[in-house]
Amino acid sequence: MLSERRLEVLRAIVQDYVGTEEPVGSKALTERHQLGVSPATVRNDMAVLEEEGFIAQPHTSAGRIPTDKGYRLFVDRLAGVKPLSSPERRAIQNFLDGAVDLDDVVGRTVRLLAQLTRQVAVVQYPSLTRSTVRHVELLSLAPARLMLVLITDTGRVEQRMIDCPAPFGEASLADLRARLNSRIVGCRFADVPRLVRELPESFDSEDRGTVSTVLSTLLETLVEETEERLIIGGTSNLTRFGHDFPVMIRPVLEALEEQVVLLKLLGEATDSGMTVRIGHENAHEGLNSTSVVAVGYGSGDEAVAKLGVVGPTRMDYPGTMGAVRAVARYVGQILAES
Amino acid sequence: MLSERRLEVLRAIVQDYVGTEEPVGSKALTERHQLGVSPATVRNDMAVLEEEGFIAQPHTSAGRIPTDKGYRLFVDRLAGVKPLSSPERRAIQNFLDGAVDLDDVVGRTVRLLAQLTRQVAVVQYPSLTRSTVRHVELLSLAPARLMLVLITDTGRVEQRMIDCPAPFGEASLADLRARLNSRIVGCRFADVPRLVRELPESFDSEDRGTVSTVLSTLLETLVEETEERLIIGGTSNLTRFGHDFPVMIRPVLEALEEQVVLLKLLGEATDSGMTVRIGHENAHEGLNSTSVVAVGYGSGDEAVAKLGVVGPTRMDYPGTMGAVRAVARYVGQILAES
DNA sequence: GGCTGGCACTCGTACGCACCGAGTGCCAGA
DNA sequence: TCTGGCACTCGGTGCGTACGAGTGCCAGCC
Repeated sequence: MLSERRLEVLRAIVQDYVGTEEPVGSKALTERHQLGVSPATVRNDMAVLEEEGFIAQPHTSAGRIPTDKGYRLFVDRLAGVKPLSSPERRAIQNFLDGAVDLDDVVGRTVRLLAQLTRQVAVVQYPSLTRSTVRHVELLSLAPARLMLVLITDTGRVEQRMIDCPAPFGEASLADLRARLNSRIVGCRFADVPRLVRELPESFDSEDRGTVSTVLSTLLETLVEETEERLIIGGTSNLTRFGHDFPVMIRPVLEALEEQVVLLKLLGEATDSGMTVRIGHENAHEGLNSTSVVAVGYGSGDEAVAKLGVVGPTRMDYPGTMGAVRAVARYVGQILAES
Repeated sequence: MLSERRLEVLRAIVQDYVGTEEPVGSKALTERHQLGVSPATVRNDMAVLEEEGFIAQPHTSAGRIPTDKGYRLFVDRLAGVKPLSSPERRAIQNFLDGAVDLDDVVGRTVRLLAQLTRQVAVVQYPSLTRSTVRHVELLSLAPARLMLVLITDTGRVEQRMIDCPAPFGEASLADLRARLNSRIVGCRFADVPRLVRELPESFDSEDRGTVSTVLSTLLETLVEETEERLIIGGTSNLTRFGHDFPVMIRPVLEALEEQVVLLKLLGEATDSGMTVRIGHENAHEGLNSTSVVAVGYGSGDEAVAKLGVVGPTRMDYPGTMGAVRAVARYVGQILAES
């Protein structure tokens, strides 16, 4: 087990390295932190920390930099979550309060998060799986062409065109619409398939085909839209990556363009509480030199989606975690109000 | 006026520079192109071209590189638009044909364009101003809460919540819905305000307030949504910028994040035909070292939106223009079909 | 008059080399 | 267990030199 002082040394190394981007040596450490011991002692501690794999030297006769494992220990045991200052809190609230609809909320959130953390922000749209149905509408656009509109409690709207196998009368349409709504409004998406299963049987045989088509489109929409959309922002912050940024930035930009990758990334985050993935802990190779801080947010107590930031492993973890958590909370509040 | 041969020299310089990213000297030029004259002659021509401002030397005793003015001349007089190969055409068609809805079309288009040109692609969503109304729907979500859904001929769907000043009966709702649709379906958005102006007067006084509210929301939607959305892709291609890319990339990423800037950029493109803006011809400072190739696309003969790419001034103009034009055409076809 | 070969000149880049200094590991002593 | 001292390592920097691509200019040729 590492002694208290050695942990303190590790904390100091992480803090200095994050601040300066330069390998940090024993002398500089004792000067900038009140460790109460001499550089030589620190050197011994460093040797131990290096042996344990928490820090490394880029080359002999250079200072040490934290490894992924070092950051992990720092995050888990040495660093808290830094709360935001109250001006920051007020700024967040003001900025988010101006949003007019869901798109706007998500758009503002991603900009806000990028600005606060000065890193790349990723925000997932509220998921349909845990949402409930607020309304279903069926419109007749042409004799054999319908439009299905689905409205969720998070304010999201999905629409689909449906080509019917046979013309569908206004009366049948109104009937189907009414029955659909009475059955599934207020229900969770996950429960919908069960609730509508026997609906076609209560219609005339000539309409049954159309009703089935409508229902399967509805179910498809639910499934398809479970594949989440997300938006990213603040990519220009990638230029802050550091001196070796030209080689790092390419794979990161590529990874960010693959929505699938990002969704998986966010998906891996635990549902409640904040998840921090550091360097090689990220499955995707392009993100091996980045850390991802993600957290769920939602209108109630349950998370309906996730948001987070992607930045260099050398990031200010307490500050970033504080900003991510605060933004998630406020977004949750906004969603609950609307 | 520049002689034929001098133009030929300029063309050769542009082509070589685009290929190698290195300043090109007189000897290399004569070796790689059949100019039929000696390096010394080429040097004289180069001196003239430099005096006229078409090329420049990064420093004495280095080769020449084209200036913005040089590229301009190249694009205007020396280069055609390179048609795509037929495998490429087929690939485009196959890729776009798989799209299921408007979002998908736009998403595929931006990916396709980024891949073909290996540059940053920008695609604007079809504009509402020139679209026509396919259907308007009004749903009653609660006694005094309506939802307005607007469907355009380009497949775009907009929805808005409306809080009514007074409860609105089902009958009135159906009446309003029917009248609205009979008046404006098939009309251009620009004509809608005129067509609905006197609608409230034909309703009972108790409903008149709600009808007015609905109409003003409708008109607002038309105006608001004229502010266009767009999506970008292929940002990782920015890493292809060249050796000085770390300094260039930052302002470009920032400019790309400002949708306003991009929209203005596309807006400046002429409505028909392709627009090429080279280097400092771009008003936005961050894009002074980039060129923008943009073109309108649409379902009919008229452009409903624009698309294009952003890349280094040192780009393959004929190839890029060819790809942009081809993609715009195919997207137009897809939109016309749906 | 325009093109060409020759020639001196420029200047950025690569290379070798010495020096500096931050940082280390180790050890003897408190 | 901590500390001060000491020799050592090695990357970064600055300087001088050599190299070579590329130029501009000029005299001569077609």
